[in-house]
Amino acid sequence: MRYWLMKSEPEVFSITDLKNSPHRTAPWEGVRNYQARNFIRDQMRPGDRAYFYHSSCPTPGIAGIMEIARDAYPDNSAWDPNSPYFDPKSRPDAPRWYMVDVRWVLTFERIVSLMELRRHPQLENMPLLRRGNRLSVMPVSANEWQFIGNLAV
DNA sequence: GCCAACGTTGGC
DNA sequence: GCCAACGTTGGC
Repeated sequence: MRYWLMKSEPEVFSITDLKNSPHRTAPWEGVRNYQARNFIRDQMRPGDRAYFYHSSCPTPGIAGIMEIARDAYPDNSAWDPNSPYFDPKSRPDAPRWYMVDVRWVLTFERIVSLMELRRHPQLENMPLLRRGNRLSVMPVSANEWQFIGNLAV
């Protein structure tokens, strides 16, 4: 089983939105970056766990845990001209972008903030904390996963 | 294949 | 709202 971190702007889609979704499950649509897509398409498997990260908000940080609920499949929002994620270069017969379904597992009692994550040298190799990082889907090592989980308690 | 211009991300 | 950093685009 692999571990991940996935970013979303809570004003667009928050961990509460996920918890309130049918079956507490929703498609993670809108990833439009090749490196992130490759992680999703090539490495994510049902049963993997992911930290749900809230970005572009008053307290950026990790809000809780979700589970990958389905193998990657084409992100059909790319084919919808009315979607903010529309991409005419992706076509049903040649999909460019992929997504997984994610299932809510738990919401932390408090946000484990970006500022707090930065204080721990054990986490300094996380892509999230590197200068100028923009990756919205990234792997988390087992050690990092466990360390962050302990912070959240 | 280079690289300048442009658009986006995302913390602050 | 600002802006640093980075990815993408497209002319050449």
